[in-house]
Amino acid sequence: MADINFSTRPDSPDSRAPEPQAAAADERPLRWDIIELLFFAYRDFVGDADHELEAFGFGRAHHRVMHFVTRYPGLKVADLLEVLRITKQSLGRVLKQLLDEGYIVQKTGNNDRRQRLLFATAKGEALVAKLAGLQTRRIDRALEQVGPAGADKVRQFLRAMIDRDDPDKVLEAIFKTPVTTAKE
Amino acid sequence: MADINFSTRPDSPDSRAPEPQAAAADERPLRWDIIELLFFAYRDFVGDADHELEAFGFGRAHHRVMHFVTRYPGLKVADLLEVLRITKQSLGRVLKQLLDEGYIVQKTGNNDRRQRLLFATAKGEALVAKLAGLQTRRIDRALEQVGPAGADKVRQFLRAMIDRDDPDKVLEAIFKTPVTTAKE
DNA sequence: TCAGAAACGTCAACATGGCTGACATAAATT
DNA sequence: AATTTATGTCAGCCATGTTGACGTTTCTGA
Repeated sequence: MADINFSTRPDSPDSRAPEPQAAAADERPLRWDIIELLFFAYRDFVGDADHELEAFGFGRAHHRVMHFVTRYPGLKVADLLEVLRITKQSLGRVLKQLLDEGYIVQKTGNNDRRQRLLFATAKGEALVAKLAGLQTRRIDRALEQVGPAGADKVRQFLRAMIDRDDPDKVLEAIFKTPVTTAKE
Repeated sequence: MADINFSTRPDSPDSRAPEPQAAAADERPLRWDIIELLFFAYRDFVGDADHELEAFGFGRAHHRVMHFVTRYPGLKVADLLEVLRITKQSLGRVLKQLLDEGYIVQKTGNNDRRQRLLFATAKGEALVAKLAGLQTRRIDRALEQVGPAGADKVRQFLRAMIDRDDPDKVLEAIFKTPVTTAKE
């Protein structure tokens, strides 16, 4: 307890900037509020799943793989690498576990027999649905605060935050659907 | 190239769920769209900073510490631990580097001499401002898509996504300020 | 006043999940 | 037949999280 010396900058530790650091040219106000809100919102958002994943002995890496394989059945290994932006070796590690434990199955490509198409098993789908349920509860609560029109604004904002140059297949699919689901 | 066997579930790999998995009781629609938008938006959002940090030999952990120390001068070590939700040992590692390289300075607490209050140096503030500038550019672009009213909806949404039980000091400060900055 | 608690630092060891480089195999392509 | 592509895998490194233990300084309460 005692004192809350918080944000009460004491007798300046003398090594701090006396002047605004040369370039006063780029005087755009910084979006401190949104930056911090994104940090905390995302932290708690993924925290929902993290907690549950421990019970399965999985981590975030497993969740990401399971999520996209479940949502986009038939995803190739190469597709997954693009979406997750990790290396083959990193993916291999978690993918192997998910295959071994029966959360995902592979199927040789029909047209190109080199490909391994990935599919979630019932067990895998159940896990993803459970985790998505937790996150949905949080999202629903938050969307209630802004109403149906606000929800579309949120979707528009999030879409605009994403890089559009050279999108992977999953992103293409996401941007193909219109933003207004508008049936709330 | 060749075929895009994407999302065209082939002759079902037979281990997939035939039925919707018992409990049809919790039939809330899942927010797949928001879940995925958050994933991609946050990935690209932090990606802005990640790239720049490499040039300094720092990682995300350093960025997080620098950010909160800069934004909330005089933060105690214990405060930082609460905000970042990491252990003393993890924090110690990156904090030591930032102190050694002159991005942060410590000052013994006035009231309680056990405390080490943290302050960013000019060098540290410059780094944080540079990174925030990159992220601000992305945020500005995205907020333009939704207008001033939409921006407030976005802020409301993000705030509502954050856990409010037992908030740390930084969160208290954030939630103390009203949502409507409304001067865009 | 003095015992205990609090704030902080640190050592050692370990886990997860990124990374690079190298190499192998099967299948497609040219 | 030679090459390229899609995938898998081995070995090792790095960043950043973890637990457990222990030491010092300083504050606090009986």
